Amino acid sequence: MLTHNAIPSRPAPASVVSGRKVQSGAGCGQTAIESMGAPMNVRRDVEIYGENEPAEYLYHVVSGAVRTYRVLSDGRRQIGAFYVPGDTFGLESRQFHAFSAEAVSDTKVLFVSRAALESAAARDCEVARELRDLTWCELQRAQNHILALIKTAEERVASFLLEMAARVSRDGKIELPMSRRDIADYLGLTIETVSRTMTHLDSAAAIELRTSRCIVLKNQAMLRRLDA
Amino acid sequence: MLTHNAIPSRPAPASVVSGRKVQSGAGCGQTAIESMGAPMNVRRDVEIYGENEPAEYLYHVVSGAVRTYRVLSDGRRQIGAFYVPGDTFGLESRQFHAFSAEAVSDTKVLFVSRAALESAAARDCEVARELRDLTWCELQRAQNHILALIKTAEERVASFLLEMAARVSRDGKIELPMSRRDIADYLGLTIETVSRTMTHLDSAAAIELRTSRCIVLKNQAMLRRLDA
DNA sequence: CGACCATTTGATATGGATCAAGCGATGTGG
DNA sequence: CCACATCGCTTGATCCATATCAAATGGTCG
Repeated sequence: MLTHNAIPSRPAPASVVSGRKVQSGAGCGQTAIESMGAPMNVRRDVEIYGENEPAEYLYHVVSGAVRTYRVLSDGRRQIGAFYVPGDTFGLESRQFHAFSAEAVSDTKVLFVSRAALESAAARDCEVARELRDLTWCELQRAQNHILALIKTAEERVASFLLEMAARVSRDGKIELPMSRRDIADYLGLTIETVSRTMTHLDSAAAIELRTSRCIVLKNQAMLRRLDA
Repeated sequence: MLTHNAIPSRPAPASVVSGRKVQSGAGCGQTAIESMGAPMNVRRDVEIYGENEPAEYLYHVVSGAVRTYRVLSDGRRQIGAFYVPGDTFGLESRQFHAFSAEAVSDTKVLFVSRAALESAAARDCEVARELRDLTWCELQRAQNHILALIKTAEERVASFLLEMAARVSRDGKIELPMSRRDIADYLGLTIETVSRTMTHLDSAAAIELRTSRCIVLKNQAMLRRLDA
């Protein structure tokens, strides 16, 4: 299994980025996928799979970040989720991908054939449990996303920051891998509103905007209050 | 298994409604659940289970309708889904219910212990597949809901009507079991906006509002165009 | 018939979108 | 190494879709 054939007939095939040390994120002990996975490097903005393609593989993020998304007929884009090191994705659908997936930044993923995982699951019920749990996790994520989308702009941004803090922060400092556009498309807002809200949270001393991509949570209690 | 103990310490316990003939909806052959299920009647607005309660049972709607929902700290309610005859619910979470469930109208459900189903699934992989498929179905529903929530009011209402038409209509005539408030809380709108949008779709001849709860789809193509 | 509740309709307010500059970091060619 | 183009982000001004507030209508049930 030398080359990865889950990305056929795509404009820009995923190519190798400069080798980098694996920084495993907050792991959940996803042994089966991690142990069976073959590594692949994907450059920023390169597609990993497309909507409606057969869902042949499962992916585990080693470094970088991935977004999944759908595009409405008129071009509006809805980002379904971001996946960071330690996360597994490609499970958003049973047979055919319901979303497209792209690397947010240069990313290293492990990929495993779902068929292989299924057959492993048939023998080893620990693997089966792992797969089930990943699906539940995905469902829970989607349910929380729904809840986020009925909130005000400030609440959405606060939720987002708290979520990212829980997933990618080192002692309260968040290094966002994604652009304002990505955040906006995830939260169902415009980049202007995201930007303004961030600025506002900064002046309210809830956060500190070191740079546009580096945010320090200053008052998590205030954010949680905003989160509703 | 005579009485149902999944509804402990609840204000109004589910009580028996007048016996009515089972009208099975568009079935999906959920044999295991249907065959193992015990019937229960639940009156309008009575809770079936509450958020954070242990998810002990799975439910199959025989007649009537059910809504699942979460309430934000300030009282805003988000309806996660409606379940109509033929649908199975109670699968929105692994251990503890992420949503509360209530009968929208007087409803008859079959309920099955999840533990019993799990052990049946261990013996019979057809049952296992059934459970997995229900979870996928739930995930897909949530994903589509996310997409709906970034659309305009008109698009949301159009999607909703098309969805309901597919699930509960008899030749284009929809008998809505739920109130405008329920629809509004499902779509992330106000009742006024839902009402106005319906009126507007009626004057545009896309639908006919026989009564507030009875809607006939007149121009499905137009609705689909609006749906984006 | 009258009270009640759901729905519709009307008038007004507002949060976030849109349109339009600025600004700062990053990278590129001279 | 610097001037300049580019791109992502911020900020400002205005607009609009939907919320909010308020009232009228209509269907249901005692």
